[in-house]
Amino acid sequence: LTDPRKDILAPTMRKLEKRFQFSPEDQAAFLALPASVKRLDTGGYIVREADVARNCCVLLTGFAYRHKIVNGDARQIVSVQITGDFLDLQNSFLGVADHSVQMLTAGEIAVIPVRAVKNIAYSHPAIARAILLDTLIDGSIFREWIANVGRRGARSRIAHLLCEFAVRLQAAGESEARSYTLAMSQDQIADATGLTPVHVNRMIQSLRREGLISTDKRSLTIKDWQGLVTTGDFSPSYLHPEMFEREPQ
Amino acid sequence: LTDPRKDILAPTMRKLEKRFQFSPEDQAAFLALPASVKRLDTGGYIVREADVARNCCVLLTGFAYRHKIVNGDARQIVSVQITGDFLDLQNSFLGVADHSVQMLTAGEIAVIPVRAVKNIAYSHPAIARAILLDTLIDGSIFREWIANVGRRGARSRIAHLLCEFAVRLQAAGESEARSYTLAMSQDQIADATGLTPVHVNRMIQSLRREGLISTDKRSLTIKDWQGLVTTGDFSPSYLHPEMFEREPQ
DNA sequence: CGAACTTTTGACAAGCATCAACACGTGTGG
DNA sequence: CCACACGTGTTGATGCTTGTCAAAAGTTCG
Repeated sequence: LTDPRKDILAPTMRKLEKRFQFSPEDQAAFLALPASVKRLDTGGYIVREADVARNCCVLLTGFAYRHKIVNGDARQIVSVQITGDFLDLQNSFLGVADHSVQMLTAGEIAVIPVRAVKNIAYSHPAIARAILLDTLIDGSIFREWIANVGRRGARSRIAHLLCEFAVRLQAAGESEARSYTLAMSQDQIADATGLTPVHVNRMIQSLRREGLISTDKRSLTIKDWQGLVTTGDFSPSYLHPEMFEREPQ
Repeated sequence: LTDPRKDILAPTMRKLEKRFQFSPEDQAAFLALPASVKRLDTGGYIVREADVARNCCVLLTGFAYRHKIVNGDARQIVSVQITGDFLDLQNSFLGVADHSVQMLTAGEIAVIPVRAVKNIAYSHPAIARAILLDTLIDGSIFREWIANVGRRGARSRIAHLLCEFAVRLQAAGESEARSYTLAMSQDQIADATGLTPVHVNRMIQSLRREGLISTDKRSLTIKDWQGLVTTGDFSPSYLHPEMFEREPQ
């Protein structure tokens, strides 16, 4: 399953470069990280809660999600990762995983030994800073999710989630403006929003009935962006889109 | 209100040293950061959402909380900070604040220009790594809060919050084992747990009735730790207590 | 073409919100 | 020193939002 290739990390480098200018030396060091590619099926585990971290993974293709088990039976999805995202920086640096990471779709990941990531961060300040920024934006999204689950009604929560995906996928160049393939089942949307699958189903029907979205199998089309933004109380600033423009220094 | 002093940051340095060994040079650079002390009353703002960051603040005494406004009227508290915590690393590095930071009690903060923090992180890898670790632990707590608000019932949410405070305050040496001063009003607990104040009141009464806790004004005593842990489904691993022991490298 | 998953439907129950009022303590100004 | 306002905690009655349980219909894939 493990297949070492060349320039595996080139797409990730390009993504980081949207935020930062790297010196040729930084770039070379990053691309020289010892990475191997691993292909995973839907539902494949990348990290299990309580694992001791040996590797640090980057998502190359497909989608993944991070989740925690609550009370032994309930599940809470705490984030969804898209192509190019780091999957487990926290686990790598903190040593022991406080949550699981699992594939939402089939896809490929790059696997890098933790030690190599720590070393490059220690010796290349620009890369350390890129990692920090990535982690901070992650944190910003977490905060918005706390607010989403804590203070919005069911319809609004779902609308918010759909808006977030639309913006993130488009920023990553993974989708058209108002239409994308929703990789999640209603069950998974329920676990991301803190609702039950039955209620999610009813709320999605209601969003459809009011002409905000339409669905066809797993593809979702936003028919009334402004309406969805309003019902979802969505404002993209927490995604820090300004960070996708390169900053001097 | 602004009063420059010497060795303002010494307590913060000591806190960071619990996680890391710093070289004398790192320590000197950190302590030499240009910081001034500012005293704030209860409710005083440290950062307002959408502010452009000029300073980076560390909490020296007292408690603070971070929150977002949802839908124009509701408020969601996304974290509570205790003595020694960085208050707005995210704002400093991301440039524009995605949430507000406000004092829970009266207290003092150290104010450091953003540029100085960025510079020291860039030139001192050990400090950059300490900042990254702090940010990652923050993120871990956010994830647990998403799970708390998303998948636990009202009693359980509140019990979980009370357990978290107990552990964090004790780790910071701010409280006795099973008793501490709860700086939050029931209104604020409601905003942290995504409930209404009325319901929080009833649930706290129920925790008291079952002999799990007792309260006297703002002081809280945990009378049955194991019971509170069980109803709160609490497990401290997400606080990464292992990080409070110094790690080599 | 059947097994396993996902979406949908309905009836019903429960948890939490809402509204409104009252009690209590603390600080402030007359 | 009392009167009063203000923040906080408490109580009760009522109803909406969301959960629960159970089953059917549609979809995907070997």
